[in-house]
Amino acid sequence: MSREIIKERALEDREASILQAIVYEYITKGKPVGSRSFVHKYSLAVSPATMRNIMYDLEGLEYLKQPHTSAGRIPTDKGYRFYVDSLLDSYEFSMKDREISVKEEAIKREVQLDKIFSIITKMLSTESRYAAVMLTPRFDFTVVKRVVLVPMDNNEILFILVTRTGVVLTKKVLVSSNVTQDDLYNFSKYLTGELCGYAIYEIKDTIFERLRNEKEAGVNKDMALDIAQLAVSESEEPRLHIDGIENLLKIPEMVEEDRLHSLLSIIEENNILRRILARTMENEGISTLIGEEIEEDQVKGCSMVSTSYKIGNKLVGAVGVLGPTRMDYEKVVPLVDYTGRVVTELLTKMSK
Amino acid sequence: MSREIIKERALEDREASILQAIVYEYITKGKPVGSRSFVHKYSLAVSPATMRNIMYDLEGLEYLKQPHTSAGRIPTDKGYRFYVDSLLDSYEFSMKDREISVKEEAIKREVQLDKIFSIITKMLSTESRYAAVMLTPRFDFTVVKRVVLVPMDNNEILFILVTRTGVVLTKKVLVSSNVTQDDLYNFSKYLTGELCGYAIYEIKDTIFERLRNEKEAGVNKDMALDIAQLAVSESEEPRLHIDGIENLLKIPEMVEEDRLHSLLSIIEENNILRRILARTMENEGISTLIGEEIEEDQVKGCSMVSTSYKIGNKLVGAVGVLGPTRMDYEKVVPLVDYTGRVVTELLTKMSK
DNA sequence: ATTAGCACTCGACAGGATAGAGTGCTAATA
DNA sequence: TATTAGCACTCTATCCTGTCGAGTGCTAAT
Repeated sequence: MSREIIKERALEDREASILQAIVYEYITKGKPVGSRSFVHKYSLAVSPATMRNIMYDLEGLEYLKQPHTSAGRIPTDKGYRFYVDSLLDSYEFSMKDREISVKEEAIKREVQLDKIFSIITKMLSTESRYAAVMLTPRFDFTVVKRVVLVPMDNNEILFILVTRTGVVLTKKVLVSSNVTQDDLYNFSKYLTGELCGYAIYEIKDTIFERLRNEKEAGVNKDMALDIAQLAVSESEEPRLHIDGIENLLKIPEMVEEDRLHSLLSIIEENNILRRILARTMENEGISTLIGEEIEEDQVKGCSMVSTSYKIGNKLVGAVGVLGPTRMDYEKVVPLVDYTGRVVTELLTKMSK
Repeated sequence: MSREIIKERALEDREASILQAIVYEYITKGKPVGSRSFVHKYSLAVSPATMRNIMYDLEGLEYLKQPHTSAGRIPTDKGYRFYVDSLLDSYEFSMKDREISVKEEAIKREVQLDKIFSIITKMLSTESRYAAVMLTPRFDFTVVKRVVLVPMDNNEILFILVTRTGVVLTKKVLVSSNVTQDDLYNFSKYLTGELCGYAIYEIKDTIFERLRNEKEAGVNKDMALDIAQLAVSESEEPRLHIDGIENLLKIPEMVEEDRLHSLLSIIEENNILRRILARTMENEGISTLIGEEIEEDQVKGCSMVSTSYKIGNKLVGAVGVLGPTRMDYEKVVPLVDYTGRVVTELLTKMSK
C-alpha cells in the first residue's frame, strides 16, 4: 500500500545496471520482465525476492511500470530515456565495424538530389529495420553555381539553376513580352556572373536589391532580374522522404488497433514528421524522442531517433528513424548518427 | 451430397440478376450473404428456400462459395468477374456527374513530370479510397524539343534535355578531354537542330547512326554525338508511384495476418506492381485482375483495376487502383478509366 | 417450379475452471 | 541492515462447455 513518495533520487550503481538490463530485456523480448525469470536468465547473485524489492523501488522512481497488477515490469518513457542516455556514453558513435555501403558510385552520377535522398532513406530503413524519414535540405542554403535560361514556348522560359552540390533546379517562368534566344543567352551569362557563389537566401535578401541599383551595359538587366526573382521566390519546400513503413507493420505490437491508427495518421499527416524533423534541425547532433516526448498526440507508442545534417557548417536538414517505443536504440542511435555524418560529408564535398 | 456436375452453362436472367445483387451485397457489407436475410432485405418475391436453391445452383456453377458449411455465400473470383463484366455494359465510362478537380492549374506550372504524377496518384487514391499506382511514361517515346549542355566541373558536363511535354531530363556526363564553354554552346545548337522533333527511340535506333555518317562543318560533331549518346543510352526506367497504402490498412480484412503479408510483399517487391502495370500497358483500355487472376502468388485476396494511357496514339504508361478482391468495382472502374483519359489528354496536349 | 418444415451444422460469444507467472508482505536469517 | 524464504493473493491466457442465431440441405406438400 505504501508506495515510495520520493520520486527523484540518483540511482545506485546496482539499480542502474539492473534497470539497463531490464530495459534491454524488454526491448529484445517484448514481454514484461518478471523477477524470477530475470534473475535466472542473467544468473544474478540475488534472489527473486531481492529483485522484487529493487523493482519495487524502480517503479516508485517511475522508471518501470506494470501493465497490470501481478505482471512483470516494463519500462516507462523515463526508463527508456535513462537507458538511451546511459548508452550514449558508451556509443562513441563509431560504426567502423559495421559495413554500410553508401553506394557512392550510384550517388555520384545522380543530379537529381531527390534520388540520392531516396537511396539514403531506403538504406537507412533497410539497415535499421524500422522506418526511415528524411527532410531534404533547405533550398535557401544552396549555393548557386550557374544559371541557364532556355526558351520553351512563346512567352515561357525554362529557368535552370545549377547549384554547387550539382543539383539542378528547374522552373518554368512566364514572361509578358517576347524575348529572343540571344537575350536569354545574355541573361544567363549576366545572372551566372552576378549570382554565382551566393546562397539563395543571400540572393533574396540583399543581392537582388543591390543589383537593381547598379548600372549594367548591354543587358536588359531588369528583365533578367525579374525572371530570376520570379523563379527563386517560390521557395522550394523541403520534401519529406519516407521509407520502410512496411518494417513497422511487421512488428506485432504496431499492428494492434490503436497503434495502427497512430501509424496511419503519421503516414497521412506528414506534417507531423515534418515538424519533428524541423525541430531536430534546430540543433546539431542526435536527438531522441521517446514515447510521449513526441508531443503530437495522435502518435502513441512511437519513438524517433533523428539527427540534423549540414552543408559546410549550416544546419540544413534532418534524417531519422521512426520505430516503436520499444526500439533497438543501441543499434539505431549510432546508425542514425553515422547516416547524418555521411550526408553532411556528401553534401559538403559536393558543394565545394 | 450430389452437387451439380455441370459447371458451365449460361445463367438465366433471374439467376444473373440475383448473382449481381449478391456480389453487390457482399462488396458493400463484407459479410457472407444468407438466403433468409437476403430475400428480406431486397424484398424479393421468393422464399428463402427458393433462394437457397438458386444459391445452390450458383455454387455448383462456381460463382459462389461458402467460407464453411452453414455459412452464407460469398463470391468466387469467377463471381466477381461476372459482376464486373456485367457492369461494364452499363458503365459507359461516364464520370460527368462526378466532380474531380485535376488541379490543372498546379500541373501546368510543373516541369517535373514526376510531381504531376504524384498529384494524380494521390488524387486517384483519395478518390477511390484504395491504393493507387502509376507507371510513368516510357522515356523512349518522349519527343525531344531542345538539348542544352552546361559545363559543371573540369570534365563533367550537364546534359539537359527539354522534351515536348515540357519535362526536363538532366544527366551528368563525364568527358575525357576538355571542352570549352563555346564548344558546348555549339554542341547544344547542333544537337537541338538534329534531334528536335524525334522521339528517343528513333534517335537511338537510326538518327545517331545517320548523323555519324554525315559531314558537318565547324562542330566537333563526333564529340557532341558521343555526349548525347552517353546521356540517352541509360534509358530511364519508368518509375512507379504508389499512394494510399494507408487506405488499405483501414480495411479490416486486409490487416489479418496473411493478407498483411500480401500487402508487405507488394510494397517491398515493387516489381510485382511493375509487372502487372506493364501487362496492362500492352493493350488499350481498362483491365481488371480479380483475385487469383493476379498471377504473382505472393498476392492474395487483392484485385487491380488498371488502364493504359497514351501520348498521341502510343501506349506509354499505365495507372490503376489496387484494393481487396471485395472492391467497389462499380465506382473504381469508371474512376480509373476517367483518370487514364485525363492523363492521356494531358500528356498529349503537352507534347503538341 | 416453389415453398414449408425440419434436422443439422457451424461460428460467435459468454461463463467457468485451471495453470502459470508474477506480485507484496512478513518473518527469519546472515 | 540487507537479503531471503515462504505464503497468500492477483491477473492473464487458455481451454472447455453450453447456448444462441443464422444458415444450410433435404423431403414432402402445394
